[in-house]
Amino acid sequence: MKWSELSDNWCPVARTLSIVGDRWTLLILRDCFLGLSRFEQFIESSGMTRHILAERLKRLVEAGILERRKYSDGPKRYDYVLTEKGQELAPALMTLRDWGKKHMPVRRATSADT
Amino acid sequence: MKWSELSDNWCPVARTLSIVGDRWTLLILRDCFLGLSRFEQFIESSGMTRHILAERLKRLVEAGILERRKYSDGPKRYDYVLTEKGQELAPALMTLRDWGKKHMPVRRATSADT
DNA sequence: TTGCGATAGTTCCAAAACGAAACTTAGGAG
DNA sequence: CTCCTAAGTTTCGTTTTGGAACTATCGCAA
Repeated sequence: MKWSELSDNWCPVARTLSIVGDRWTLLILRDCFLGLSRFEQFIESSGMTRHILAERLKRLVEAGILERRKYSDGPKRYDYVLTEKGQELAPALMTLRDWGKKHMPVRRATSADT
Repeated sequence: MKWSELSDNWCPVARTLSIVGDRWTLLILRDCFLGLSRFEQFIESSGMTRHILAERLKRLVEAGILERRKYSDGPKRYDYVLTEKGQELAPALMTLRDWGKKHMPVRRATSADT
């Protein structure tokens, strides 16, 4: 079965994951909750490639989780903000954060992390 | 940046996602919470390929989230059960489920869902 | 004692997704 | 003009995924 076919699954967990259950999307949303909204900010913060970021942002906007907003009229520039639907993912991010804090300690960074 | 480099990220959300943030892993865990434990059960329930399932189970065991348990001595058979660490992911699954229930309605269930 | 079914994988290959880096588009500043 | 910023897009080689067949092991029945 393909991942994309999951959006009609009987299980609400599966349906949720069909949007946010890939390798970067939740990290973008984390950044949104941290107050970031611009393309270059997401790139810098998450370390993902522009390629993938652009694709994920498109999907999140289509899904109604982010809104693409013009923030400059001179050189037309756009950024991304959470919709209400998107904001309601906050509890999910928080539970993942709490679990990580408790169960995924940072492994000592290779000695030379000055 | 490669996904695998995320396990040492400063952000606990990112560290969590380095284990459960791919396409299928949380679905396996959902099944565990539903009481499933065997390879063939996961296959049938989630629709993922044996290939991927085997790989994900291995990672979950390494991460201490599932335990591989022998349940038959005749033909040696193994199944997978949540560790304490794994059980503590329950809140995360529940928040994802709740969000899905509210925001991801089933798009018309193929007419013949008797 | 050979063949069959159940269960947990492994292997193979083509297709899709990803990662890195260069390129594009458009206005502003010097 | 030419460079700079910012949001993408394109290209191309590598990795991951999906699908399907194959393997291994034991229990059971003929």
